[in-house]
Amino acid sequence: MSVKRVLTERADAVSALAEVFREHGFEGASLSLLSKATGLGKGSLYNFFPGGKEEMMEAVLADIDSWFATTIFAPLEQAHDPAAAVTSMIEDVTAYFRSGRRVCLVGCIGLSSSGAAFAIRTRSYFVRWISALAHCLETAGVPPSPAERIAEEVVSGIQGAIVLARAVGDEAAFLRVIHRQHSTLLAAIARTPPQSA
Amino acid sequence: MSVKRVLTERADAVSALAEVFREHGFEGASLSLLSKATGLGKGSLYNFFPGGKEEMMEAVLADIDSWFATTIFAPLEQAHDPAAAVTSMIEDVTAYFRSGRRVCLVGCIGLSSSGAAFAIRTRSYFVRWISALAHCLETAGVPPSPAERIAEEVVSGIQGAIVLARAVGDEAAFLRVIHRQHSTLLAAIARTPPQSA
DNA sequence: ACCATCTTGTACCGATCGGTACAAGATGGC
DNA sequence: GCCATCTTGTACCGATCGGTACAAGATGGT
Repeated sequence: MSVKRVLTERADAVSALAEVFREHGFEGASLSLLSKATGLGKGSLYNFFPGGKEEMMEAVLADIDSWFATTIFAPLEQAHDPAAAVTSMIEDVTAYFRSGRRVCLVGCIGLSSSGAAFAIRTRSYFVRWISALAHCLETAGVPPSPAERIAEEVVSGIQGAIVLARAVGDEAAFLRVIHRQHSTLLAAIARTPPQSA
Repeated sequence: MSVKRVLTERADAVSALAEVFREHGFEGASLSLLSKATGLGKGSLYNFFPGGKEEMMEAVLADIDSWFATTIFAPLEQAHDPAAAVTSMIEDVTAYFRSGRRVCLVGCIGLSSSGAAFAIRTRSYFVRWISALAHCLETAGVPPSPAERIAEEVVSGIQGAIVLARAVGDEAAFLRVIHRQHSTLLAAIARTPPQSA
């Protein structure tokens, strides 16, 4: 049956859609842009996403969510080696955001009023990221209170690094700020005595 | 002559325009929204801003630029008491961004592709902010290299705090992150010996 | 080969987009 | 009061918006 094909092609389109939403925002992403980027006509687009732009964005956000869940959040939540886990998070995030050239869609839509429709999703994205990172720090022996605070600061700092890097057009700025966040995390981990034998 | 009136009313409109651009972005800010927000018809709008939306945005950015220049940048650049200067910056910024409820327009337009037309302005906004803050730290005796790094981190951190606070819909998150930035600045200042008598 | 299903391009919808034209209405110097 | 200037609302422009309708074209089970 063609169920498989539907899902496959839909999934293929999602990443192209994501890039358009990233670059132009929800309101700025016109159907003609979305159509051009995916190589699909309006007919196909509305066949895959009967709900129109909103459903496309929803699919994109779900895709992002699942990528982060498996690549970023889960490793943090189940970290055996916290230092390695945060280092790997930093590397993955740097690659994902292309050193700040690529915008964080979740952060972006939270900024504009059109993002109100996706508030639950954007909220849970950040809440889960912060709590996963905090949990990782706690695994390393950092007390809950500073762990939560540091995690919040780092996730916030990553978003800031993207804004700054885009605004000044300088990837190096992103890398410098992210490096500081990395150091903050490692310092917090190192400052606590290893809790194992 | 009516030159005075023109400038006065134009200036009045700018703040209303700014709020629309903030909330909807450049592409999402339609002329009807801008007209409604300012209380001016299309005729008046194009009388004041013959260049259309682009000129409106340019005027808004110029307005923001001058506000930051006098309220934020200048005090940092001429600080006699660095600790007081950074504290006052934090307070002004917190009030300006309404504890994260209000978005940073300069940061926002840097994120979307429509902001390319204003790249020079967004770039200089951040560059000057960072260098003013770095200069203030140097005045306090912080060596240039860490001063620049800390300044960059703090300005970036403020942007991140806005993104985070908007996304999770929690002003407290903004205040917590900003408080950390404040502490970072004060710690850097306190760590260096006072260079006066 | 046949047919039901899925997929796609095209034409089209009303609404709204950013922007222009312009005439009527305020304003202020004289 | 008069007239030049400035200001403003309204009507209108072509283009594009998001979205729908639908017929022609794959596709695949049987």
